[in-house]
Amino acid sequence: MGSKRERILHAAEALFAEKGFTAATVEEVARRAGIGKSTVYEYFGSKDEIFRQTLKAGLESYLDAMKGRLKQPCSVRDVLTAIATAHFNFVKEHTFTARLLADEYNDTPWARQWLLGLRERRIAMFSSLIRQGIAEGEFRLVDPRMAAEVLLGVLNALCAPLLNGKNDGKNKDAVTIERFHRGIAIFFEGILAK
Amino acid sequence: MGSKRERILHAAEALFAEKGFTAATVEEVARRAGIGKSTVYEYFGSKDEIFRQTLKAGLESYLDAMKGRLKQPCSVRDVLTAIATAHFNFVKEHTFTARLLADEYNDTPWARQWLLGLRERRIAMFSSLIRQGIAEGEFRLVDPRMAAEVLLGVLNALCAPLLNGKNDGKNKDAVTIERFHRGIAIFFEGILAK
Amino acid sequence: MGSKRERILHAAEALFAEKGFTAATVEEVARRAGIGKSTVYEYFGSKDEIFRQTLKAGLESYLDAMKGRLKQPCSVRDVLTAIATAHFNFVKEHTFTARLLADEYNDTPWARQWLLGLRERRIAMFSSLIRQGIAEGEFRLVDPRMAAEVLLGVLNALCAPLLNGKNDGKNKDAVTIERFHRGIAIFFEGILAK
Amino acid sequence: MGSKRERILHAAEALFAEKGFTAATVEEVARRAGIGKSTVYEYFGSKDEIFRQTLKAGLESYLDAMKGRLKQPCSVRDVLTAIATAHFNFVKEHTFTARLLADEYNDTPWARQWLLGLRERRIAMFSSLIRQGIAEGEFRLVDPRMAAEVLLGVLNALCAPLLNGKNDGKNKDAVTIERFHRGIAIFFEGILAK
DNA sequence: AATGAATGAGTATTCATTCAT
DNA sequence: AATGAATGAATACTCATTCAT
Repeated sequence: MGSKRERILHAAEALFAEKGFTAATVEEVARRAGIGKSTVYEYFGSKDEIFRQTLKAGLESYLDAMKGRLKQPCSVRDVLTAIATAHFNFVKEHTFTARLLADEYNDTPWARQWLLGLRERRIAMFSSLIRQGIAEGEFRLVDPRMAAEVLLGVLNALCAPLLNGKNDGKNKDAVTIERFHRGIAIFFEGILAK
Repeated sequence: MGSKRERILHAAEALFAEKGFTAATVEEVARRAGIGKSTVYEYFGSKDEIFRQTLKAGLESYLDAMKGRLKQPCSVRDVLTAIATAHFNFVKEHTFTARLLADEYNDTPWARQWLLGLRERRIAMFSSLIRQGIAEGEFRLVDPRMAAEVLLGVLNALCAPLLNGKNDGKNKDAVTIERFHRGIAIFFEGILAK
Repeated sequence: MGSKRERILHAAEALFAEKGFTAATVEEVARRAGIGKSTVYEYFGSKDEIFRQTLKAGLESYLDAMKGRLKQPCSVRDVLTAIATAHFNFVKEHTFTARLLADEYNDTPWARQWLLGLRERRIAMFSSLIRQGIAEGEFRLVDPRMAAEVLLGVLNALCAPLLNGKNDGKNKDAVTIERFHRGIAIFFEGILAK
Repeated sequence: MGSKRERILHAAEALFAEKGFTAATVEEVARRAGIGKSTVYEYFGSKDEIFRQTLKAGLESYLDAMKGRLKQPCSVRDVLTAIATAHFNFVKEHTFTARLLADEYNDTPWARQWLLGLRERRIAMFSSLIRQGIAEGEFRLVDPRMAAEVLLGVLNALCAPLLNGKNDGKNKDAVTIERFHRGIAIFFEGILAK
């Protein structure tokens, strides 16, 4: 089900997340996609290209998940919470993609650049909102970019248990959305005015 | 300078941090250490063994950096700040090791376990202190483990710019200890009593 | 000509017979088979596997050569002579395989076990026939198994000159089937009744 | 005990017999001799040289064992029996050397030549005696060289069980000198006059 | 004389990629 | 469009041999 191209991307996403770029092999991607090895090359010019497209798809799917959460007629905290929640749900549903997009990807330098770019975009989005919150008197006066970085770190930390080993079910179950919200509440308490 | 064994570990540390375990080659480790390829095998039985020892050395050097910061006669916040500062300094001085120890290492499953273990130890240390802070009325009532995870995320986020590309000097210079302290201040504001 | 798999087995058979298992290299097997080195691994999982299959093929081809010589309506001596002749012809036509199957193969312990097994089967076949010959009064009363071992030794000794160096043509030409028969005649004279 | 040189030869003899020339390593020879790896090179110029000397020592020790058995004032059969007995005892006491000297050594072409030389000397010795036995009317008229080959094969076959695996004690115990004598008796019955 | 340390040349094996069908 | 077959280039690891002490 799904076009061959999609099946390849799916298989690649899972495999790259499990083993990293170098340790993953085109042969296993093909096997998991249920097609012949050389067919992969009908759709992608190289292993690098597969990885690039995998990241791109993951990125798009991530940004899609964020869309529409921004300009809502409510407090900045609510907007940020909505975004954070979207992040949480994305990680829960697309664990593999989430791992691929995790900040630290120790492999293939060019991929790191790509990912750093995404990080910058997220920070920009956050800091813009935080700046607005400060202007509107909702948050106290902090360095918006720095606060944005902190928020990103908090999101990653709270989602981290979701990213490890399929079998570690216990840990995962403990990671509820309520706990997640209590976690980011610490951040908001830290920057709210007064 | 330095024993051969140390030179190998140094070269390996840098290379693993740059390329990840799989993409790094024993030959390049040897080249960087300024020795013949097979000499590496006089000191380490296999590439895996090199990696294991690299992690072990990094871990020890990290834990050493934390030592003596714990039982000081002052507020819990001060203790946590001291630990955080030690973390910051460690990352600044041992950038490569720090990257190796970064929470997400997408390669070699057994290494991931090792690193998750370290993460747990750090969370345990943090949450124990936070629990104490709550008991002493310094912090408000929060889930200590959750708060510990948040703190860890904050530390990682604030140190992240130090971990990327040697050439990106501009970003690094912007990461001062003062900024770092202002960053974790957000966390403390979020959990202080009142 | 011949499937790739067969060409590899052929090349391997010759090379193993010439140099032994350890000294033979996969690269040379491939070169002799006229294919790329890695193509070998499309057909066999490892060097060990190549060797195993080579032995298996040699064994089968040897046992095939023996088939149909057993239950003939004539004297046991004639049956044994027929078998011995088949052995002789096999050695002459499949010199390399014959060397592989020679009793003493100083390399790779597990191969030795395999070959000892073959030796046992041959001895069992011989001693069974000899026992029959004794029962029928054709041979005198000797330990059948011991006599079987002796016969095997005689066969090997008489075929030995065929097994060495391709260039030593002179010696080989001297080894005729008539000489071979005169040789085993000594054995028969030694065990015939009266 | 014994000079270093002797200890090396001893260790090498055992190792070559176990694994064959190529699979044996200089390092293990040194380890078994209880000396440093490079010390081996103080006594032997190369691995090949060690092998050559090992064979030479084995050969000498074998020929020594045969000495004095030749010109005795009795029947040729008795002389041959004495030689055969010496062979049997040698194999029993110097199993490793015996394996090295076994007719088929599938490794290192130049060694094969050496061993073929030994084979020729033994055949020459046997056939000379057999010729004498024929001249004296003790044996019937057979091709002396061929008979010599047959005798050699019989000796090897009867000693073969002694050459395999240290642990296979059962088989070895079954190989008594009496059984051995009954075995060669078959040969003698085959060539005795009348 | 003895050896620990060092290494270059090799060896089995893997894998991204190409090509004929 | 799809793929089985083929392979060159790489890579971890081994080992005979050298050399400084």
